[in-house]
Amino acid sequence: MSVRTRVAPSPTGTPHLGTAYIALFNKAYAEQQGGDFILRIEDSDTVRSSKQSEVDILDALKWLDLDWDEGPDIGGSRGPYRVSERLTHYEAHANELIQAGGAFTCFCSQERLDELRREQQRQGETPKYDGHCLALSESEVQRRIDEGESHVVRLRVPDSGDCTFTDRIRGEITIPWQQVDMQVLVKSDGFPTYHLCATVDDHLMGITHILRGEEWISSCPKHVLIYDYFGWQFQELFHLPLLRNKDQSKMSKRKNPTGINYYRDRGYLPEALLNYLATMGWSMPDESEQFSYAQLTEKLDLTRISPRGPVFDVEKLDWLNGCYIRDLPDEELRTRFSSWAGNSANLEKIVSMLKERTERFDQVLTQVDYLIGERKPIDKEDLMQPPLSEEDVVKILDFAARTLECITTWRSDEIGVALRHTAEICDYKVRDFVAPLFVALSGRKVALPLFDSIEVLGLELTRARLRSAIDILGGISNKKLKRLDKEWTTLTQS
RNA sequence: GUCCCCUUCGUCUAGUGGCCCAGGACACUGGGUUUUCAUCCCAGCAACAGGGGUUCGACUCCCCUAGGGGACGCCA
Repeated sequence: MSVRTRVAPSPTGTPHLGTAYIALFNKAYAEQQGGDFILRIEDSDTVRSSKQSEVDILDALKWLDLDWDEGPDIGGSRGPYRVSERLTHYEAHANELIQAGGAFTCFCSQERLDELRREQQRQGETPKYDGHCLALSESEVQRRIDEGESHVVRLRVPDSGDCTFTDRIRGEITIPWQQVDMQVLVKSDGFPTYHLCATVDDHLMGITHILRGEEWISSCPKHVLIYDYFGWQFQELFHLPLLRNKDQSKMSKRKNPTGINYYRDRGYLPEALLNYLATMGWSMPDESEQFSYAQLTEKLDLTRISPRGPVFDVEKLDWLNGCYIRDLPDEELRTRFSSWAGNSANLEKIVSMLKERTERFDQVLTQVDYLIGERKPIDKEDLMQPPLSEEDVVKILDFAARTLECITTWRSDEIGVALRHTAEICDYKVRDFVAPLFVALSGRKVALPLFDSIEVLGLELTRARLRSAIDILGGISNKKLKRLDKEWTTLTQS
């Protein structure tokens, strides 16, 4: 049987490095085995999914040259490749599951479930569905559905015994059924949850090997159950380790730039980034550090992947990227560099910012240094301008980051409105509020207009610079962070 | 809290019972090449979490402890 692998990102936000990491191994393995690599869009969360996000993910993966054999944009024999376009499949399978006794209809209200969860947590128990609707008769279920009562479909889970499955990287894993919740499979809006659509689609699409993040291990029993009810053949399972922050926690945007586009915009070469990702949990048999995608597919052995979560170390990525740059022939480097510099969507914006304050072209570079390159190291003195205390400045930098986090349309005017609003609710003069931001972002006290600069820099880079400014002031302790969290919540809710 | 996973230099890793008083790479330190810087070259620093077993022999196998991580949503 021909190998088929897949990556199934959900289009909720900016393309994530983790997606690239998982996609890389899936694609490399499929290619090595002469199989196919499939891209499926998991847009089952109707609230958070967006078309834009899907487009961004496809673009980001293409930039990395991680293209697919079947996918939403190019189709394929087992399509469609968006969850939202496969609803009839899930409905049919959910019904079949109910008929077979593998699932049941549940009418419990959100309030009842919240209360139940609170109570269980108070008792120190693992929050779990209590089986309230399990005993409903078929006729009652039908009656309530006919009456239009809101309902979901839940997975029926054995109440004793263990579930054992094999992860090909870790070996046999056993989880007690007691520990497994009666997961919602179909939401009240009729959309499937991940557990239903992933299992049904993986089967229907003929997926043979599942390579995904480690965070899925604990939901495997649910998937095993569904496969068993249908009598389907389970895939080979490989749970790749989670990429980590420096402090070993799961890589998160708060502590690290996690967006693929951030790395593209910083001028990393896609092949270098891919190479680096490939060294996370994997090593070439000859221990070489620099290797191409082709070499990876030749040598890849999934069972040699380390289960231990690797820290994403930008310094080593920088070194590797430097190696790739040095290896490029001059002519190609020139092409690549100018396409990086010139194709920047921001060029237009930068030019218009400069127009008013430039008399000669040779004045341009000194003004835009921090927009197109690294900013100067921050002088702590510059950051601390009267009348603000150090505590004020840290708070401003942190709250500015939080504000930007919430911006829906990344445009200077929106950014300005939001930041001014934050200044106001915190009771700072806009002038005072904005001063440390200039320094944090540009490394200088005088810079081009702030809101425009932020638009050009983008969220991730802005966040990274704000964070590094905070670090210069000694960082934020956990205790302090909690206090800021609280203050932020109070301010933004009123 | 419950369950699951993980544990070799600061970081990425090699190591599948003797080849290991543990090898490579990044970072760091020192030296050399270079008009400067970078590159490049050389050298140095630095780890088997702890405790019990099993074995003639354990980084490698088993158990316990500790630490880290993940999951516990009508998110994926």
